[in-house]
Amino acid sequence: MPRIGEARRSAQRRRILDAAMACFERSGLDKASMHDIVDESGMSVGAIYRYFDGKEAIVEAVAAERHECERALLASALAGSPDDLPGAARRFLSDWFDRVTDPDEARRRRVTVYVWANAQHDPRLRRIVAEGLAPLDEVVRLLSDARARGLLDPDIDPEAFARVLLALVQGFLLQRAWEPDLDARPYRDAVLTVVDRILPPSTTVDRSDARSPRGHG
Amino acid sequence: MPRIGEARRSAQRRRILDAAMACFERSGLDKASMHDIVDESGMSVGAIYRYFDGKEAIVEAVAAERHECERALLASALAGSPDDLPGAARRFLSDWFDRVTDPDEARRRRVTVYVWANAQHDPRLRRIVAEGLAPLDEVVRLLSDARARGLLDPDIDPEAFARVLLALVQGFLLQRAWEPDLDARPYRDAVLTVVDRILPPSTTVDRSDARSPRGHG
Amino acid sequence: MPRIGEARRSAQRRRILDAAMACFERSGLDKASMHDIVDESGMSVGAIYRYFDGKEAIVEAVAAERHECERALLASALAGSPDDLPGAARRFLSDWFDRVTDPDEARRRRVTVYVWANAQHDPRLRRIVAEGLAPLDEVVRLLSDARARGLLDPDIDPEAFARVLLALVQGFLLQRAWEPDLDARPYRDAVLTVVDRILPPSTTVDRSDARSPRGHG
Amino acid sequence: MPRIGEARRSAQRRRILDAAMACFERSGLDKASMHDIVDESGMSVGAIYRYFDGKEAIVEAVAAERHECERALLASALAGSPDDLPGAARRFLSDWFDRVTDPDEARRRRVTVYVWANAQHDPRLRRIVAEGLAPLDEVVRLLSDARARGLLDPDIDPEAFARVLLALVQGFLLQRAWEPDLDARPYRDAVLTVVDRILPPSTTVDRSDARSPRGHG
DNA sequence: TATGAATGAGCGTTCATTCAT
DNA sequence: TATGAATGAACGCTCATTCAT
Repeated sequence: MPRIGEARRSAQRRRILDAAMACFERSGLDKASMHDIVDESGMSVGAIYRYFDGKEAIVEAVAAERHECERALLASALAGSPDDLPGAARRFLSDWFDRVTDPDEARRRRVTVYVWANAQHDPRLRRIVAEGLAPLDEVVRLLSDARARGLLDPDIDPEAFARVLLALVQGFLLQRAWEPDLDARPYRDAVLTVVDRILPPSTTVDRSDARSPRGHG
Repeated sequence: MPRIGEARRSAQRRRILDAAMACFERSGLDKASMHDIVDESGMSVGAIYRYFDGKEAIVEAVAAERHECERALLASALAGSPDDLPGAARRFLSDWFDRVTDPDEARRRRVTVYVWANAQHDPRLRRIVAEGLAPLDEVVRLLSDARARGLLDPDIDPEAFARVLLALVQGFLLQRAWEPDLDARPYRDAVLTVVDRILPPSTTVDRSDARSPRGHG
Repeated sequence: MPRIGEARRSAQRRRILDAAMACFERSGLDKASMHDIVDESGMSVGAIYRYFDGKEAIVEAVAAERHECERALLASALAGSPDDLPGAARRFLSDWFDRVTDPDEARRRRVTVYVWANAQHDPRLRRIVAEGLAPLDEVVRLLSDARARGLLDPDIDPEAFARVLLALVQGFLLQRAWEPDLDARPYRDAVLTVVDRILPPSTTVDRSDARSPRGHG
Repeated sequence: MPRIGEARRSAQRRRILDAAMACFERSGLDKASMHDIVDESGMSVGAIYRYFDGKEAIVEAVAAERHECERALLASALAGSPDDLPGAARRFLSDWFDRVTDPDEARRRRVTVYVWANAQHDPRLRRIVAEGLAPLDEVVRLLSDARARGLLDPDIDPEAFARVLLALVQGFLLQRAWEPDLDARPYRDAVLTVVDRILPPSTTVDRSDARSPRGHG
């Protein structure tokens, strides 16, 4: 007997996490109370504690799930074409903006902002955020490779540029958090333009293109 | 009638706001308690309520002060040379990174992240954040002017690019919030490179520069 | 109609009571939870409620069992030699200390102390404790007989002295509850000395005996 | 300014401890809730926490106070006449039974029994109980001295006899806890008889005295 | 003005018990 | 019979706020 209800267990956790997401989105991680989650989920207080050790555990599960999703998106985009970095970057960003524009997904991203804030003082959340950022290392590696192969301006620091890309993504979520109706398309196009200017489309590698980045710093 | 009282009033508010900043930075807006602020300020509970209506009012005052500072920094940078947009941008960013690298300022910026998060559900904070973002309109205007004068690639949407710049700044604060030892310089250089590629140094407007922006969007 | 069920029923109750004893000993009657008992017994919550009406019923069963054991010990000691009271007393006390020194029994006695405490406010436990004290009446009767027969100092109040004997036994359990490594032997010898001085060894009433209470145990 | 209200602080703590005593006496340490104490004291929840860190702290304070009282009683009795051990013992026991017979004091002693029980699993209470037992060492010392001076039967182990005396006192409190109307006098007389038989009245040290414990009480 | 004792609603959590399976 | 998920009242405690001094 596989403990009748492995599926049920999973469904109940889902119910709780969905309710928690809704409450967190509405009030923030700290102002949402367990009672709010109880009401939202339609379950009883005790039932919640059968599936999670407490509020902290729910927050962590929500945070982990958020970042797991992000990570998966990035990983799958990278998986595609290891050789064509600019193409992969464009594809990832396009996919990401599409995904993130979905209304449900947009609501979920608001919770991410609360997680970002609390990760500042909560070591467990910080760890979860750090793990969510891990795929960035892969981006750094790819950029380093590209630079080594002469496909990227040697003035560009791979790690710093990876952080720039991350910032472009984070900043969008932040800005849209305050303006839910923000149109993603112009922003996405601007980001793609930036990427093009730094990572010129790979096929047309003519020399003249590498020159301009004059002395900054 | 307040006679010498006005100066004192102001000094007391300062003391409270400084204490509140320290507490918020340590624990976040929600987890810091009024009593924490009382202890940190060395004042009494009652005294604090004489200067602020309550915790919300303190949070708002802290938030407003944070964004006022940001706004001032941007305004002064823009004031310098309205004609030389790329130069102004470079100067603003250089100043901003210098300023933000100061350890005290860095600690203060952590509070900004909490404000960003809570602005999602707190309309008063949202308004304060929105006001802090107001100078962006000026940036948009300058970019539009530059584009009208042919100094900026017509493919670049001024508002979107302003948001991109904002994202680069926000993302840095976020990333450093989780990694206080993050070295600002490579990131700043990468940002300056991005700016250079989009807003080519104004004086040397040679034709070759206009080429690369290949069909995105 | 229960067929083989009766034996099983009894075995299941045993399992529960043993688990409860272990939990009570560890945490006290109030701090041990039903779930602790469930875990300790390896049974399910529902199963336990099939055999006992609830936690109170388990506490009462444990208490009753504790006192039943005490009562049996005293009864058997008294059964031996109704005429030789001092001898019976010495034998009972020796047996009792031997028994109570057994590590398992010592652990069980700790639960008795919790029962003593809760008997103060729980009428059911009070009744159980009172019943456990019933054999004392028999002791009182024997002492009264002895006094009537001139074998006991007329100044000695039989009931009070029975209570003194009880106190000597209770006090030992109490003191050892806080110092599990307390050596029972010196205490037992002191108690036997006290008994000797009050109930001088009956048959050989020669003078020499009254002074040196040698070799008991 | 000595923090206006050192006296008030003390009075408030008293109020809380008295209320707690009443609740503990009625329901036991575990079954009495903070809310019960709040109601009994007529104070508010928050007020209680201004004076005590929590329920545990109140239990400890009550326990410490109980044992401090016990200790003081024993200490003062011992202080009297260091040379006349039997006299001191008689006097202490008489005083103690008088004191303990007072209805208020009797009610308070019921709480002691709860403390004894919980000291089995609560290290803090165990420590408090152990400290309450410290004066016993003084008794052991006095008995050893007496034995060394030939005033005590060499067969009597001082420590064991001290424990016997303690047991007589503990047993009385226990028995009366279940039978509040128990008459202390016969018990006290029986105890004094036991003491007389072990510690013969010192001054008239004629041999005959050691044998026939005449006329006590 | 300034103090800090007091308030009490509300928090996160536990746990004895029930009952559908 | 036996299971263990579910219940929800009650627990110990926190904290923004008030107000007598």
